[in-house]
Amino acid sequence: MPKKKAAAGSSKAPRIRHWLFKSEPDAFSWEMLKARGTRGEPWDGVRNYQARNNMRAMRVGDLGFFYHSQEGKEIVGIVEVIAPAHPDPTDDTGTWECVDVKAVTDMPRPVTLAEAKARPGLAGMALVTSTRLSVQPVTAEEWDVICRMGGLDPKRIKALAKSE
DNA sequence: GCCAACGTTGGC
DNA sequence: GCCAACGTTGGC
Repeated sequence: MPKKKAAAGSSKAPRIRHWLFKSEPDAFSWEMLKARGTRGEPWDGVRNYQARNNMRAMRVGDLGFFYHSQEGKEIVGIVEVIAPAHPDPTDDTGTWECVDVKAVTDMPRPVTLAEAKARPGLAGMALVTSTRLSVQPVTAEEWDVICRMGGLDPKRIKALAKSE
């Protein structure tokens, strides 16, 4: 049977894309982002082109995971992009950019790197395959799987982000 | 603390 | 433009 075209309408609305932001909790932790409240925080200091390009591709309203590297090695929360890519205030060469993000909600149950690695469905996830990339894309499938592992209903998160 | 992976730099 | 040397990140 020939493959059906995408359902009308579903491809029209700009689709939220998903990301993962990595941070060493010693340098900038999830608790620190939460303390910033709705003002959020610029994700500055990134000095990697791939990571920068990922941030350039972000749109306001995109959602992301907040991952603690080194200490914890687990996804601890959900963030929302609140400002599109702009010059990184900590860079005076004009090369680097950052987006602004704010905390949306805790992961009720943090999802560890070990758990992600153990899931066959997540074998291709950048978190698993591109360990050193600090700002990563996350597919819709990966997003849903991780959210459920962490005790969140993916469909509820957008409402959470809006209600703040 | 070690090491693998990867990105960047600089000599040629 | 290639590639060796070096620096950084991050898992283990």
